[in-house]
Amino acid sequence: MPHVQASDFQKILLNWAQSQGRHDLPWQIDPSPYRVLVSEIMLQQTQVATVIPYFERWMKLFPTLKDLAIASEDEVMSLWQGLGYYSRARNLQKAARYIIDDCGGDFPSELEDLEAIPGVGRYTAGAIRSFAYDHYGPIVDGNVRRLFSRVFAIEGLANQSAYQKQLWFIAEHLSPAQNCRDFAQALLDMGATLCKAKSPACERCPLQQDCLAYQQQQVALFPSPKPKKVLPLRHETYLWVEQQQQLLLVKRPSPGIWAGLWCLPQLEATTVLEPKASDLSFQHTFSHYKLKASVRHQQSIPPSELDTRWLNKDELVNVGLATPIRKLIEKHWR
DNA sequence: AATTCGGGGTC
DNA sequence: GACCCAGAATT
Repeated sequence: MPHVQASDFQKILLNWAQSQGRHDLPWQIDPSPYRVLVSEIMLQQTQVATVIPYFERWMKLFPTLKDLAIASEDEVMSLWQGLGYYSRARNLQKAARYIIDDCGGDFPSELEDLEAIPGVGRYTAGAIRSFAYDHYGPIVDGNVRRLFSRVFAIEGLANQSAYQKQLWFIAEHLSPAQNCRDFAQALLDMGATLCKAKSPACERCPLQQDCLAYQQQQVALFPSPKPKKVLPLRHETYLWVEQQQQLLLVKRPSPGIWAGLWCLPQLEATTVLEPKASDLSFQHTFSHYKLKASVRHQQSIPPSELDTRWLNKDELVNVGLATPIRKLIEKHWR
């Protein structure tokens, strides 16, 4: 059990957030279930400053759940281009169609029903409950994990279930039945602006006297640093096939990296080519491997099961392109 | 329980 | 470079 009374914890956070919290984020204006859903999906593993322009563009093109449901996949993916974790975009459109087709257009409001939405897990379900409905909705994300692990001196790695279980137990215990929206926002704001991963601002923290890690002068030891591993290196070969001002692109299959995005055709991994002076190349680092790629000029490609399209330069803006591929094209086309 | 999904911000 | 970010789905 936490060593701080839930009511005291709530008062401290709500009081702090009133004067020090964030109140002008785009998704805090008219926090409808749809707007909260979109923002929360975009914010998964993605920083607030990165999301803001994507969120604004998205709401302009897809103002309602229905607009999203009837959009084309290319429209959706092109708006998500550059944001990463592209299954989020495909799941978000699935979510819109699911709510319209299977929920009769009524946006779910119970935690269990929210978690049944494609792309919505335990955190996002709690966030939608809190932010859209202002109902009880515990949340544990990276901010909350850091805050709780310090205040309550909980050791563990993010991917360990026993550790997660403790964090969720505390979240459920501390989350109020009133002021749910403000409390959830306060948790995130505390984690994002005070209880930061690096150089936390303990001197300004209203929980300083209650924080076990601070009392033990071990704030820097929480949460436990995850063991670093060397990213494996992969070599891939892509093909540059150009005819009459048009470039041949293929749609990346799902599952897999860049699924749903358009990309240069990729050579089979088993095929090995001798390097040529005319080859282009690029490097790219993903979260779990490092890519060294070469790009070979060719006249044609062998038949493929994948969707293929010839695009001229003007049409490139209308589709989702893998970011390093887009950069390569912009750099080398003409 | 461990992996697979991205890409940019930041130091 | 290394680390981090309003995690979820899959294996």
